[in-house]
Amino acid sequence: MDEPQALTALSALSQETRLRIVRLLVMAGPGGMPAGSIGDELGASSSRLSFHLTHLEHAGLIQSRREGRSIRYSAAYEALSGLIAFLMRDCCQGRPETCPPAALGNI
Amino acid sequence: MDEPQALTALSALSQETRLRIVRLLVMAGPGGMPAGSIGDELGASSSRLSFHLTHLEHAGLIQSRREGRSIRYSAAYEALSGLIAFLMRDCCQGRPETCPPAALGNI
DNA sequence: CTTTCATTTCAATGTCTCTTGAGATATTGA
DNA sequence: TCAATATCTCAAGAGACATTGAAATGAAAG
Repeated sequence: MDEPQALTALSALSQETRLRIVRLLVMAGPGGMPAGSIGDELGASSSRLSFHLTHLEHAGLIQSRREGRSIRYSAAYEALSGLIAFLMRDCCQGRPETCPPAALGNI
Repeated sequence: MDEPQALTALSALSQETRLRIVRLLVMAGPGGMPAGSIGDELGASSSRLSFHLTHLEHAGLIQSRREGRSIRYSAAYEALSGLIAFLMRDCCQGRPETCPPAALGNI
């Protein structure tokens, strides 16, 4: 993950509906959920939901596959962990003894 | 960290200058950096830098303390790890056997 | 106390983003 | 094929955000 990718991912996540979609899919696990179920859960109109799902997929945070009539979306776990790694990269210039996040141990 | 806090933090991070500031401070370690040095490093004007530093501080991602003539900023590591924990909370409904991020092990 | 340095405030401008509603597209089953 | 279901596309309007440059504030040093 490089800076432009991280910015795209963070922009995508910094919106209420999209953050809820991603968290829903993270909780759902690798199997994901059909678009319709996501919309029901979030109370979003079909066009609004489609707009945000497309946005998230372009950002690489989710992926989709057609399944019969509906389309099933799932979290892109590697992109999420890549984003997290990017945020903490080179933390404290590699000196773990003065590195608070390592000491906190709750990442 | 709750959803409104996470949204505030993600919005703050989803901007090039602010993401660079945070990464610079994460790399700098707990000691942080004076505002002027951050501006020099990023090539940002004083008003632009001040705008983004204020934004980040309001979002809880950085903190400041006066030091002589200048103001020293440092990363709020707890807020960052809290944000990361929020993103991955309840991952895969707590079933680690089907949990890709746990398997990837690179968070 | 005055000068100097560091940072902040302010208003104006241009740009980007979200939502809405109507219509289009694709897939399945009768 | 026809109808039903599920999702996507599009354009327009309202709102939010980043940048700029000039001026103002605040703290510290001489």
